[in-house]
Amino acid sequence: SAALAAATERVRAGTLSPADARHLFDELLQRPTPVPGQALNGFLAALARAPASAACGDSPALAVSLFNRLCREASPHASPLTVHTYSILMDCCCRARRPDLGLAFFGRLLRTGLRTDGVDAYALIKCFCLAKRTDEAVSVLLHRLSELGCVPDALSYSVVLKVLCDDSRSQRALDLLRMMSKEGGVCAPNVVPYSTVIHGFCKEGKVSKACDLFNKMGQQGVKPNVVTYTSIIDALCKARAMDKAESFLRHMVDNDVRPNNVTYKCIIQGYSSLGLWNEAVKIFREMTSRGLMLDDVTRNSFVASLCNHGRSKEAAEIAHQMIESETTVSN
DNA sequence: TTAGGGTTAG
Repeated sequence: SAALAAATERVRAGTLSPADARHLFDELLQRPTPVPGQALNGFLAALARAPASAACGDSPALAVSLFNRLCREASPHASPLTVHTYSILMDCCCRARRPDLGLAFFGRLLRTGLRTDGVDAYALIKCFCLAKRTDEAVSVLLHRLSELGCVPDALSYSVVLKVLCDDSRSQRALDLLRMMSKEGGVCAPNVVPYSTVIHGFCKEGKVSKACDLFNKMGQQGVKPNVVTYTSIIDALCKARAMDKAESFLRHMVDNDVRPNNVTYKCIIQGYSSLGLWNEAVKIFREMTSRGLMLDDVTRNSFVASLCNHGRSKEAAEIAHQMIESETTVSN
């Protein structure tokens, strides 16, 4: 257990190589005592989310191979593998972009006869979603989970909503969102699932549906955040409805949701694409007055557009502020 | 009740 804890620390520090890990397992599996399950799970969980490092380029894959070795070599009477271990492994497979392997692990879990009521609904559903098996993900969420004795949580819904929206099936996502919030729904949606579906409608060009849902969430007492507002504002800008976009901007400020550089960027680009340079510059000034900056690429193209349309004075102003802010940063 | 996992702009 001490050895596993030390190895877990090294995983977090990015200094544990695959060879080190294999040596560790050589030792653990030769000992007469069972591998301590909790420390093992902690170690695998650390590997599952370790970024690539010089010592180990693909930690999730390493976790999968170590797990396979445990299945082969660990004494069945002292098996440290629990439903929790399988959850970590399925998560690993998702991170390694091998959802097919994750589903195979789930199949193995079912065959072991371990209790399934602790199955990690989120990891399982994410495997189906990443494998592009969207309809099965929906079916697991709505039917299969209860057969396994588990309850879907808000995150499980969230990942399914996202994949439906990615598939341009936002209306179906809205149906699921309604199921979450209806009486007896297992988990009331917060701002994230609402924002996901709102963004889905926006991407499909159904801005009025997005606005309807925006109003609905307010009625349900869920407060939109900067992400929610920015999605709608961007969609309105792309639909050339700049007056409505600005009214959402005022609405958010009035409700103490601070617009960020993404919000302003959408509006500036909206006005720019319509050739409304005065309005674009006005929004830019509002943005800088709040201490916000455009990213380099957007700012450079904004300056260039202004120059190309005979607005060199405004272009100079923006370039000047850019130099000033760089001076401030370096001081 | 062993860990940590969902949303926006480009």
